[in-house]
Amino acid sequence: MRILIVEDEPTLGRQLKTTLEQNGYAVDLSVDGEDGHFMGSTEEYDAVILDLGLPEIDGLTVLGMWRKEGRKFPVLVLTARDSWSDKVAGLDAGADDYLAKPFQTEELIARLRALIRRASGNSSSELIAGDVRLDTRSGRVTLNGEPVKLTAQEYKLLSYLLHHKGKVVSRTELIEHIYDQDFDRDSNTIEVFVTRIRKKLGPDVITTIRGLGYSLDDPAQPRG
Amino acid sequence: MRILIVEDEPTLGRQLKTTLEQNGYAVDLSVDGEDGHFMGSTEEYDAVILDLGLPEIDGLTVLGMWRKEGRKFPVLVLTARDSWSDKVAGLDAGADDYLAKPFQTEELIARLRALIRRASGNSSSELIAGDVRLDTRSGRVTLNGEPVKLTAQEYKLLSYLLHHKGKVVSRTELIEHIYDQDFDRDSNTIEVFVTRIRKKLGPDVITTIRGLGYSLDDPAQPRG
DNA sequence: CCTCGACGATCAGGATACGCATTCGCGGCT
DNA sequence: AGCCGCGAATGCGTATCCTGATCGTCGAGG
Repeated sequence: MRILIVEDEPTLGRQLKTTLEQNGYAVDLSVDGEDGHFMGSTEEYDAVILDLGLPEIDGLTVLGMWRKEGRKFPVLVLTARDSWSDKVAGLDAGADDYLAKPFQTEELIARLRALIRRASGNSSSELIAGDVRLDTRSGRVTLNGEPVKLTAQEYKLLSYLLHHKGKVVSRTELIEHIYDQDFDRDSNTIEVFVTRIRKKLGPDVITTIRGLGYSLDDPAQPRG
Repeated sequence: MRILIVEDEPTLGRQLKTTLEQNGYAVDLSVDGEDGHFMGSTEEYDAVILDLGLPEIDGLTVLGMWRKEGRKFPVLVLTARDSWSDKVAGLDAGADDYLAKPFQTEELIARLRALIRRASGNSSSELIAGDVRLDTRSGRVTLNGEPVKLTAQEYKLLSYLLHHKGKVVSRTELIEHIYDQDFDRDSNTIEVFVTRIRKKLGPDVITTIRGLGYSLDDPAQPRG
């Protein structure tokens, strides 16, 4: 999952970035509203963390612009505490959740996870497809109840597919959501990891759609 | 486990801090309500000891603010008199336990231990994973019934992992909960102590999740 | 029905980041 | 003073990742 952080205070920004990366996210960091807006408009994110107290362009404005452009990613808004009005305005402008500074990193992680889960239409923290189960909280994957050990990248790939179960996911989409901004897009890593996942979870878990990408299907509604 | 003490009376505060530290807790001490509130909002604590009789901001107010912000740590409230009304008000405001001054330090320790235990969802004071048992009351660790001598830091680390059995715990999370505020976060101490614990309790007690952190697994549901 | 082209799968190699063990010096405690 | 635990630094080993090459397969068109 790929996250955009728009935070003008460099210290907090970097700290957030490392924390999120340690939790398995690909993270881009933007330090001002204009650049942040551009990034959010051009790149593919699964969630955005937006500080309202930005210089130059106001965070609310950025959020409003995104929504007007039709950007749908969930936005978690950070604001100084006690500014109740900010919260209301933020939610009005299309924010999906709200966190007052200062906050605890663990809470941020938890909310982020919930946001992404909700955005993909899942209600439980457990993603299931056939015999495969992935618990986003504990980071555990099981096959027929048997625990399977996945590496970080394998996990990210599988997680993204599960979050978009039934949809055809193109290779570029996968790259965009698994890696952060600076990454060589001309490589076959995706294929490699698909192969590895198939080796661990069975060949039928991920379906190849020739010329389009991959798909992870719910066996309840299998692909023809 | 990391504790925050909010206590305006310096003597009692320092005394509590040392006592708790001798009992294996990492302790931050705050001497007024405003600072205390800030610390509780920013840092990661496993429990908070809060004196109600604070100058400036009232303890109850601080507690109320925390709960409104969504802080979930268990709070043990101290009050000067044995006034029933204070107790009721405290519990109303979201306190988890209550202790009247003056009190026996032993009782404080005992209640604190119970609070942390309950917060992590454990019903017994004994934490068990495989052949390893840790008794939070006596602070003793056994391996297959054989007592094992752990140093303070080793104990803290193991204890935290046991309290969060099955979850993947990142290095930063461990540092945040084992050490107090001022500590160099760029160090490899966690790895060192993991190594030392493995030497004493066997290599399979703590599982490494590469790139994410560590996990202590219930043998009933082992990791692959 | 066969052939060819394009796309995807697989494999093996090297690079790298990550975690581990060890060592050492410091400081507190006995 | 001597011991012990703690934390910092270092070098090593290895899992993991990426790359490039090769092999396999699907499908369109003849």
